[in-house]
Amino acid sequence: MLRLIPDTDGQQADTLLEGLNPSQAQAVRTTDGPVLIIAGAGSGKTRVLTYRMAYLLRSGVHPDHILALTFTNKAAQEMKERIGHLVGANIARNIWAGTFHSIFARILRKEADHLGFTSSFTIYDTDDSTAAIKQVMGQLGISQQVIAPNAVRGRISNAKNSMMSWQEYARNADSIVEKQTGQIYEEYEKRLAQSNAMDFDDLLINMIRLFEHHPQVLAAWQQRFRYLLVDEYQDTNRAQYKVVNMLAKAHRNICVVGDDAQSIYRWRGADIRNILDFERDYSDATVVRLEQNYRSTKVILAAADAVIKNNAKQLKKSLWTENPEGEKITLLSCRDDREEADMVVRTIRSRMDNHGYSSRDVAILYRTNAQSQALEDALRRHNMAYHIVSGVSFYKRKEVKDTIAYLRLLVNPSDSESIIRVINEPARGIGQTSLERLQETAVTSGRTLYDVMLDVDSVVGLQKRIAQSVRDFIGIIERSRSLLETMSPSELAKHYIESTGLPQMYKLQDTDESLDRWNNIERVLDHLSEQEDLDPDLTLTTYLEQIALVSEADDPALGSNRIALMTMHAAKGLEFPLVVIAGMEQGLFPLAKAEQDIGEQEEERRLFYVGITRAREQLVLSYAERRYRFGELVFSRPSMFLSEIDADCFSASSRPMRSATPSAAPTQPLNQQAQQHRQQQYSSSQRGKGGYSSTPMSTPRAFNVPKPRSSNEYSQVPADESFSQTGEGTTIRPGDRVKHPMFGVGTVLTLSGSGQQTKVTVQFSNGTRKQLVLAYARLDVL
DNA sequence: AGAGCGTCGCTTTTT
DNA sequence: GCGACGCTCT
Repeated sequence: MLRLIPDTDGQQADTLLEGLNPSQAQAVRTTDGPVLIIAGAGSGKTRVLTYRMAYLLRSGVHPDHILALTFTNKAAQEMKERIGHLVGANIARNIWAGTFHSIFARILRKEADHLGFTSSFTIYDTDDSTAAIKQVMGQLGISQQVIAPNAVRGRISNAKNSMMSWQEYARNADSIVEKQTGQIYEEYEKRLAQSNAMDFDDLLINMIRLFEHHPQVLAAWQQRFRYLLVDEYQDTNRAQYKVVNMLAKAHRNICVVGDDAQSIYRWRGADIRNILDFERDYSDATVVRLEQNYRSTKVILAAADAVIKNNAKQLKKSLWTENPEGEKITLLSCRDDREEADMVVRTIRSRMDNHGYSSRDVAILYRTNAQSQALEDALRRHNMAYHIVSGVSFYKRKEVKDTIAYLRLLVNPSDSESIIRVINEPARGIGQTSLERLQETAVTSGRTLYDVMLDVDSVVGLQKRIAQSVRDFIGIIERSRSLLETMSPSELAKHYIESTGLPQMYKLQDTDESLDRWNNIERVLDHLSEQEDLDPDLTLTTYLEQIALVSEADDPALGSNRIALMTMHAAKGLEFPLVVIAGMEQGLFPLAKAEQDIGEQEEERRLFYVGITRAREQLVLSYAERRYRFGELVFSRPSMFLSEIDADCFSASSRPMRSATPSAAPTQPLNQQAQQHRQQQYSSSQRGKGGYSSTPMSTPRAFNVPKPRSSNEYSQVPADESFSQTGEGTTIRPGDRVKHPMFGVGTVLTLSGSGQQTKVTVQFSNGTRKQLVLAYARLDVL
């Protein structure tokens, strides 16, 4: 082992091994050379990773020499936090641990000049990329009707992920569409370069370019990162694989962790070969299998195992647990999506009441984001506190994007996409025609749009009045640019955004919607100063990078006591005592697209596996016989995945969901129905087909519901009566301190109305006073 | 240039 | 069922 500090604390490092099982200890202890850790769900992977890093540190490895790459910000954050607990926050802070994209962005900023970028290059998200592609298509005269810009973006992204340049792409193009895509790809690349911007894929590709063309740069980073750790290795794509292996080449201390059964990002270019072939890449690799599950009950594991074993391709491993048998799985059979949502919420409610779960112990998972709508409605109807883990929405709002575009221009005026976005927002009289004139001039003179605008007199055929508008617009940016060095980012941003007139525009419109938008702008600025308080070295560039690469950026909901709603993709790496998976239907989960394609189907199945294994104690599955999709009512059969789970895993209690059931099969006792239903499932799985041959409407509505005690909740008791409280059963009273996600902290002044209509008046500390409908306002009592 | 109306595509998942 | 976008009219 490479020791930088003469050791006296080797012993101290070994104390970390206490309390780990033998495989875990081996994974922690084997610090040198290549290591592959195959970590089953719930096998203590994060623990092993953090202990391993702590072990390295305690063995005298300098924090600077460790690099940990994760897939999500969430994972990186958790890792840092937990290392902090083990070795102290100020040591942990120095470790480079982050997502591929953020770590690479950081490196690329330092090395930008090698690639012809400046260190304040802009990072384009998918929307920005699409916008740029539209511009390019317009420029090339390719109709957006014929080729969808979004599809082009996807194709270009795929090409980049498999490291195919536009030259190669064009060379291999057969069809007209591919040839045109090749052209667009080329122009798009040029446009990005001229805009001093990189898209998500470029953050990976440019790392490869950098290392290939500048061996001395690679050598320096290899010297720096002597211990590499890669989480979720099964989800890496070819480009990520390449960078990691280039970095690892010098010291070969590379430790990758993954679980092929949880590979769910194939669609994004993840290449499962990366993990399957690790032993081929490093023939001297130590392979450690973590197979003991500490998270879930036996029932849940059995269900997960039964599901995943239908996949042909997987590494062998057998997960086991010493945990108790646990409660059986509940299946909720519902008429439609609205009823499903209602039943899901009622079931959660009763579990909370009977098992002492609080809101933070519960997660509702689904396949598509669109499903959250019905569930949210139901949660609101029942006055239960929830939060959606997805986050993107805030940063997708127009006013927020505009604000960010303005900020980007401050640090990177070459960013033409941002100029186009905000040049006429608020209206400055610079419309389509004038913009085109400016762009033409830029193209013909080979200058950036911004440079052309700085020298607006050189543009021919521009109205005088409009030229003046351009000068004014440029003036706003230039004035604030000159203050970049002297003011703090948050102060500068505040004045600058004010000077653009954007917030005033919304404030003057004075409608509910426009005030909302105004508020969102303030939120961005507040967030910036918050981040600045956390990190005094924060620059505008790093802030912008942060929000470009963070999906669920605003996470004040983290740690708050609320039911979590999210896609199964977003749930990876998390765990909850009670998990509900909604929408277990053919065509939705698995998606229709996957029904034909075995590869896709296996990926869906892995996703289901991920979903199931998020549950610690209780699992509830639900499906609806019909639901609204694309605004249309669609009928569907229960998911084939349901029939892959052993009948024994499901709850035998056979109480019907509602009194209406007998009409479905009036002559049969209910428990026989359940029996029959399960047999049907079983035999259908034998046949290897979807099963559920009965028409949707006559599917026996059986085996359900946890406790007999709660039965009347499912009969005809008016829905809302019993739950007319705020979430978690807390009651709000005047004088209470509360927190609102948008308006911040405040004090409750008055309460009026009752039930659903309860309104609260809150005096917020930012001076505003608001009347809010309790059921809708997401207030946390402090 | 901007408002108003109609069409279209969207819903798979994320950095 | 919604939002983004494009077309037309003013």
